[in-house]
Amino acid sequence: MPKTDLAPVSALDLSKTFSCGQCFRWDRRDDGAFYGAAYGRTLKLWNADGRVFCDAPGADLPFWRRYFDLDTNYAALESAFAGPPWLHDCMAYGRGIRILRQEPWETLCSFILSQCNNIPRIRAIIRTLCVQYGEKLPHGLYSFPDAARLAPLSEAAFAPLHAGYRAAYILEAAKQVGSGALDLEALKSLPDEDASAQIKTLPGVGNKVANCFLLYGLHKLGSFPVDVWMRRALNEHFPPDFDPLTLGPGAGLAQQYIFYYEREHGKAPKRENCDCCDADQSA
DNA sequence: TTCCAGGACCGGG
DNA sequence: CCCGGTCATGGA
Repeated sequence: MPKTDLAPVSALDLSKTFSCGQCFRWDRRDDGAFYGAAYGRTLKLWNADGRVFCDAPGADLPFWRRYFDLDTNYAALESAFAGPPWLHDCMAYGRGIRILRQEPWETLCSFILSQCNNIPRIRAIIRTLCVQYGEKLPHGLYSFPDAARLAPLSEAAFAPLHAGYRAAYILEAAKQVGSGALDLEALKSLPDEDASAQIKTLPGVGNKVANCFLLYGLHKLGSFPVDVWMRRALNEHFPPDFDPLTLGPGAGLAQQYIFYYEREHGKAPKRENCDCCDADQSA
């Protein structure tokens, strides 16, 4: 098994990156390493000597460096953050998070499923979906089933997923994306407002899901999803008329720092654990 | 039993 | 534009 140096842990914090709410399919296993899949490839990651190592062959390194967004200058984005000192506490706490360049279709489905749902259950639904309809990959992993694979399924076939009313949303999205009527890749080249308007024509995709799709699926870092956690944070720490767009082209990164900080500290309703979230990750 | 979860949608005011 | 009810599911 190859051992390839991917990045310093100061630039890529695996625990934070995988548990900050942007993705649902990376797991930390009993051996202490993280496992996941994207674009048909799998990866095992672990920390050693202040570095992040992975089992990818050297030839795949450019792919994974891009997936982990290692060539984007976050310090430059952060320099435009104008907000209360509390925002800088969030930044300091969350530094090491990278905004992943996830598969657009997987991201769209994941955040359609996320609505009015909790993170452990979202993860469970997605896991079942991949085991049922994805392709088998190394490390006991599965790919996320593509739209054409899901499009012909019936709602009855979705029943075992316990996705509830969201199943119909997924099926309709699968039909439109699978048939080519809606080209997710093409949305990358559109202005944020146009890409957002396009994706919101899908049933079950409103403002919040659209923003998550733009940020995590299209890597449009100016997108600023506001959910119940973000709403609480904005109400408590920002002026009432605060406009997130004033945070600049990295507003979505600021959002991620805030969301992560709130979920780790905010004892608002309650705390919950998922298998990627336990924080005692020793280098 | 009631409330909540990374909401969306539809109706009425 | 904003408001309340509803949608399906499971954990606390």
